[in-house]
Amino acid sequence: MAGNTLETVTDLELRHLAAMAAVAEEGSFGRAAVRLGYTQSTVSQQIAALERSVGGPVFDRPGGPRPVRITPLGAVVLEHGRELLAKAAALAEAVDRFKAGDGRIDIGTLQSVSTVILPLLVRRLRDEHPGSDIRLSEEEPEAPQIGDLDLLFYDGPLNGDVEHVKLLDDPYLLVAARGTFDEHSVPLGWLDGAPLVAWPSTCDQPRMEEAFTRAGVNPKIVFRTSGNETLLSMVRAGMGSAVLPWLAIHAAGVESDERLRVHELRPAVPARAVCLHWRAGRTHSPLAARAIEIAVDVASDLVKGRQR
Amino acid sequence: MAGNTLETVTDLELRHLAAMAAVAEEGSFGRAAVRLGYTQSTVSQQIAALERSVGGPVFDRPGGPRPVRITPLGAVVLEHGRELLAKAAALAEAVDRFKAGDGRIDIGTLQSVSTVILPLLVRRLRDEHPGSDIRLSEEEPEAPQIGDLDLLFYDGPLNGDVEHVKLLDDPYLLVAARGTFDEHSVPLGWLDGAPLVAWPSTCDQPRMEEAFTRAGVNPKIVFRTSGNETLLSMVRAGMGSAVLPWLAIHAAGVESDERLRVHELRPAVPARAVCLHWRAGRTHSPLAARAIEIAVDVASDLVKGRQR
DNA sequence: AAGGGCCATCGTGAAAAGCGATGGTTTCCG
DNA sequence: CGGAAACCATCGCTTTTCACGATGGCCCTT
Repeated sequence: MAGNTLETVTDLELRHLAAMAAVAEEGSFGRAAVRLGYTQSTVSQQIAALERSVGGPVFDRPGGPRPVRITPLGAVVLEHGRELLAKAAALAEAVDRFKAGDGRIDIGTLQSVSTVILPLLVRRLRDEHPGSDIRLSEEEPEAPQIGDLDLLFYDGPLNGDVEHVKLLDDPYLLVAARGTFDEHSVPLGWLDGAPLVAWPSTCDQPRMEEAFTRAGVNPKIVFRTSGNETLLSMVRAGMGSAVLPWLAIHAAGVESDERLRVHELRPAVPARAVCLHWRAGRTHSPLAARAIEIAVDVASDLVKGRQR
Repeated sequence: MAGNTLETVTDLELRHLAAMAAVAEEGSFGRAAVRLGYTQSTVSQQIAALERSVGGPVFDRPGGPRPVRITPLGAVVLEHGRELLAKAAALAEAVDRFKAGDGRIDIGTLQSVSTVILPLLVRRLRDEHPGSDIRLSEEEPEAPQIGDLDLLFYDGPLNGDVEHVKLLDDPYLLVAARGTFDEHSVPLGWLDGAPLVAWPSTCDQPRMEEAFTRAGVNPKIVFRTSGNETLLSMVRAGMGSAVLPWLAIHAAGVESDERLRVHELRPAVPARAVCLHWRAGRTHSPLAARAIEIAVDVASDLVKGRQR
């Protein structure tokens, strides 16, 4: 048997295999060349190169107008070559699908951070990319990690190499049982020593409470829970008031609750910043990039709705 | 998303995918280069070319000593790329196995042509290449066709584009019931009008009988069958003699049969030529090439054994 | 603030791809 | 039995690509 054996896998060229497949199907170098957009001599050289790679002829050339015939070696090469080309086509298609925006995205969130934005985001993302695989995971509030998440909703600073975009400033408002305060705007000092129900000390909560302390106002936290409904039930029951971000209040429909009333605080407690984080330097998938755009858009709409 | 999309499957290069896999595993362009036997700058350009092909970055380069990380697009490409490389490796292995001699071979024969050579050939071929797929098929005697056979045993000329090698001259001998003729050497003329049992008029049989006619000798064919055992039973039963090629006589063990005797004919009937045929211009698989060698060798041994 | 690890880029020489033209071979058809 | 036609191999030639070594910028560490 003439020729050297295949040394490395990478000596093969997909171009040559494609040429071979075309020749095998057309039965002629010339027609294969036309199909491939090459010259006959080019195809001839491509096959010659392939034969050099595999170390033997892959076609018998009978000469004259008779079609070329594949050799036994050629049959072996062609059989595998077709699979190879199919795999390559699959790769190309996967890349195209990816770039069209389909694919997988992992979004992390924390309870209480994005009960409003995230559903809206998911709704729009699913509408735009029905074939996509959108995965949500709830992080531990004590130690939120980017991990392998593409995106993470969080309202505070994160350690690690993280970049973020601020979606909105979410101002803290006072929720009290109707009748507790007459004025719409309540001086901060009135809460000194007042009973409050509150979220656990995670996320932005410590920072917010610290703002009270710095103002010399020390409410009495009589109950902590991360369950918003429970919290508001406590407020309704007169156990105390609650200082909550607008998003949470809005999501719970407090404005339309006859037994509750929303007050502004004077001066206002610095709003929490609801942000969307991702690992620094990470190239986003089109889906992730689009998700960020949508999130910003949704947040912007929410702010507008709040101001009305 | 930056960059054009993949235009053709063949724009991909296995070399680039291999480089990508190495980089992904090593976490560094430089170490991947060492592994692949390239320069760092070469790997850098290979990845750049790959990124041009797929239309976007496949690695994030954080800079400094931190390892490069694959992008979502890169993950898509790598996943398929590994499969592609595996297929390519499978192709290379298949080619190697082929060239080592394994593979498939289709051998055709006709009853009565190669009852001795073929079993010996198959035995030796199987011993040399246990992994091979040796297929035998019996052809119709009336119209033996090469078809897609790699090799065909036949003792006459074939129409079509066929090449062949002569394995041996198989001389015709007379088999008679012991006592029919006293001499070892029997004059041809004695068979004029004598009862003969014979093979059907296929393969070389017509040519052989024509030789009788040309010599002015016209035996009386009293029975025709292609079954050698039946034929010899008829001879033993005294129904007539038989003119058979040596190979058939030898295969049936006539020499050691007390009730039969083998005679030479004087002058000898021109021997039949047992040949091995294949489609003209066909490039043989290593297995087929070896099969031809073995067949020639086996035939040569048989001739030597016959002369002893 | 300096140093080291890491990748991108540039310029260069060698190799290869692709093209057009030419030549040899085989078959078909008067 | 020639001549035309179909077909593939080969030869220069140009353009592109490949791989290299050297250089420079970036980022982290010390």
